Parts: sequence; structure tokens; C-alpha cells
Amino acid sequence: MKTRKLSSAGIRRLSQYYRYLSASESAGREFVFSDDLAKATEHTAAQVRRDLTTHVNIGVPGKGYDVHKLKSILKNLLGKDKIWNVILVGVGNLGSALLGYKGLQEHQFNVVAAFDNDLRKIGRQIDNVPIKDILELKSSLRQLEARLAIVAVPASSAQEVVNLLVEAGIEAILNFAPTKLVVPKGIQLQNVDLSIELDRLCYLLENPLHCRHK
Amino acid sequence: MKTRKLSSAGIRRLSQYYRYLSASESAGREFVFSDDLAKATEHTAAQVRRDLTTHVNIGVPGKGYDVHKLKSILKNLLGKDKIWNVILVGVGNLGSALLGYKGLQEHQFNVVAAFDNDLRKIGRQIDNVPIKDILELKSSLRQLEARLAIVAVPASSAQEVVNLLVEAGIEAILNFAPTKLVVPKGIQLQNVDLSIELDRLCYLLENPLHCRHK
DNA sequence: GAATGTGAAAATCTTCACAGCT
DNA sequence: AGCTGTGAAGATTTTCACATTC
Repeated sequence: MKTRKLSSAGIRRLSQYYRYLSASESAGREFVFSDDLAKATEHTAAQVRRDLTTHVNIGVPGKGYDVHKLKSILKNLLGKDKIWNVILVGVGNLGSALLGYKGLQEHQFNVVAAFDNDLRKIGRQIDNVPIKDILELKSSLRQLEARLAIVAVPASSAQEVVNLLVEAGIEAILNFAPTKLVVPKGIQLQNVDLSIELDRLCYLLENPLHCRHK
Repeated sequence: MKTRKLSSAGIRRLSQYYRYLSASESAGREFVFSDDLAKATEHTAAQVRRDLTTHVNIGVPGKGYDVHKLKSILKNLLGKDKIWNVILVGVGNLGSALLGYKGLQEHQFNVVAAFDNDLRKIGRQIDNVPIKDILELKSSLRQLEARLAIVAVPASSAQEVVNLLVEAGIEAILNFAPTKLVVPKGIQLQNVDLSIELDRLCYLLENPLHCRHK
């Protein structure tokens, strides 16, 4: 067991395992096999074991993995053992949906404030989250104690917003705007690009020649 | 130039190139270098050339790639040269946001109808899209001429909805519910899992030791 | 007996580096 | 001169297969 830097796909798999473990735990199961995890996440048993042994050796030959133990290890590994305060910038369609999205809470993200530049929105609340003036960003970030920002503004103003965020001292950004953003070294940037997913689906519709499994 | 089956990451890159080409076209550029594409998408020039030559050889040494030509080839390759009729199931927070999302139109997706089981929503319209009773799905799908469905219902009812869709004759599903879905062979399924993105960001916050570039 | 952990092989993906074209 | 296209090398990811452990 040697802790390695995880690839993006590796993190995704761990996240999928984690979800299955949560479900198994709720169902009252105490042990799962690598094969169960594989079937549930559409990977192979060998892949699952390889992924897990990279971080931890708690498998019991003939018996499998202790659900509770493994879950808590992955939880820790994925940083899900803390609550992160987060601000949201851009309260349009997508931003509003995100404010109402329960998954954020479930993933230990606590939205402490939203920011927009639309005077009709500023001062109101959505799902108990106050909407503030983007101009107040810099002055209020510190006391909000948020290290992470979700950007849900149009592509055309995304870079501008990101610059403001960086200047205000944010450390990580989850970007939903379909555009390339430039951030200084040291700032974590993660893009969620629906456009690319749509393109991918388009491609699959055009080229449905993939076999799902062998 | 031999057409190869594209990996998921490969499709993503082509999609990114496509976007840059669109921007370049709007800006009036006629040629781009592999190096331009690389910088814009954060890959390497060699990677770009490798990706492109897999599908087409239109690069001119010393001059680069014809923006218009390359764009239209990628457009075709990605299936973006057609308009797809699509239905949306689940008009909650996320579903409503998607109905208002202009990216769908821009990506040649035409939402022809939405379905829900909430009587308060059925019969209304959002952004000119009529909301219908999910019970009418099977009887109305054919005349809607949609091969693709977007699923934006809670995880707990997603499989049920997918079964209905498959029974009604849908061919492809874009799933936003954070759960594993089972579909018959031949049905294309693409998951957009925000949970996994959030987990990934969490991990990056915890382990900020990655260097962005070499 | 049954499933794990893991070297080693296989497959896949990325980069190098340079011949060849314009 | 400058950039493409591409064999070959290098790196990484995935799978195989089996000795090991419970």
C-alpha cells in the first residue's frame, strides 16, 4: 500500500465505490466483494482491487471488505469528512437550481451566500441563502469563511468573475461556465462542462457501435 | 488517416477543439496551428495533431489548419450537423433550469416536450415547452419524434422512469440522477454526475499538491 | 474453498523527434 | 523556415493469473 497521486478517472471510481458503500451500509450489509463493487460501478474486479490496494489493505480473503471501514477510509480520502463553506456567484437559471440542489448539502457543501449583479435579485433570498451584491464580494468573503466558489455566470463574464474571486482570496473554483478560465497557480479549478457532455452524447448517437461490455 | 473508435477523453478533446474553432471563426481567423489549439485547450501540440490525424488530414505544413474546413469536419464527426428532438423528464429544480438553458439549443437539441407526474405542473409551459403527464409518455412519444430523453428526476425514481422511456421506444438517455441505471443493450446512456464532480473538487481541496503544468 | 493482493503482461494513451511538405 | 504527420519510445492504465491468506 503506497499512497499515489490519483488520476481524474481514479477519483471518479473511488467516488462511485463510495456511493455503493453508502447504499450497502444503508441496506445493512457488513461486507462487500471486489466483484460487487465492480458490478455496481461497471468496472472490473481487478480494477477495484488495484484501486483499493493503492490506498489501503483491509480486504479479507474469502470474506471481502468491511463496508463501514472502507467507507470511512474513502470518505477521508475524498475529503468528505469535513464541511466546506461555499459561495455561489451568478443566480440565473443554473445558479438557482444549484441553490435548490440537495446534493450540495449531502456532499458537505454549505452555501453561505450567493452573489449577483442584478439589482432585482440582490437582497432577496433563495432557499435561505442571501443574495448579495457582487461588489461586496471582496469585503465580505473573509467573514463568510468560504474557500470555495461555484461560478454559474454566463461564459462572457466568467473570467471577470474569477478574477474578482481570486483577488478576494478564494482558493478553489467549481466552474459551470462553458469557457476556458485562467487562474493563478495554486488556485484549484474544476470545470463542469455540460456542453461537452452534450457533444459526447451526440457522438454516441451518431456512432452507436460501441459494445457496452465484452 | 484511419477512423478509430474514440475514447471518452478523445471525444472531450474534439469537443474542446470544436469550441475553439468556433471562436476563431467568429474572430475571422482562417488558419490555426496545432499549437494554438493546444494552448486553448490545455493539451499538447502533439496530442492535437495525433487526435486530428486519426480522423482527417487537412493540415498544411507551415500554414496550419483551415478553420472552416476543420470545424465542419468536427461538426460532422460529433454529430452536431443535425438537430435532435429531445424530451425532458422531471421538471424540478434541475429540470426547469435545463429548460431555460440556452446551451441545449446551441447544441442542436430541441426540447419538444417535458414530462412530470406533478398535477400542479402538468398542462403548464416553461420556456414554450409544454409539460405533459408522464402517463402520456408512451402514447405521445412517437409523434414527438424524439429519440433522446434527458432524465432529471430524483435518484429514487430514475430507474422507473428509464424503464418507461425504454418501453416507449427511446434510443438514448442523458441522465442527471446520481444513481446507476440499467438499460437494455443498444440504448445509449450518458451520465452527468454532479456528485462525482463535487467529490473530485473535494479531493483537490484536500490534496492540492498537483502541479497544473510541467 | 473462496476471495484478496500483486508481480508481470497487455493494452492504451501521450510524448518525442524528425522526415517531409509548402 | 516553419509546421504537419507519424513511426518509435515512453508513460500510464488495465487486465491476467496465481500465490497467499483467512
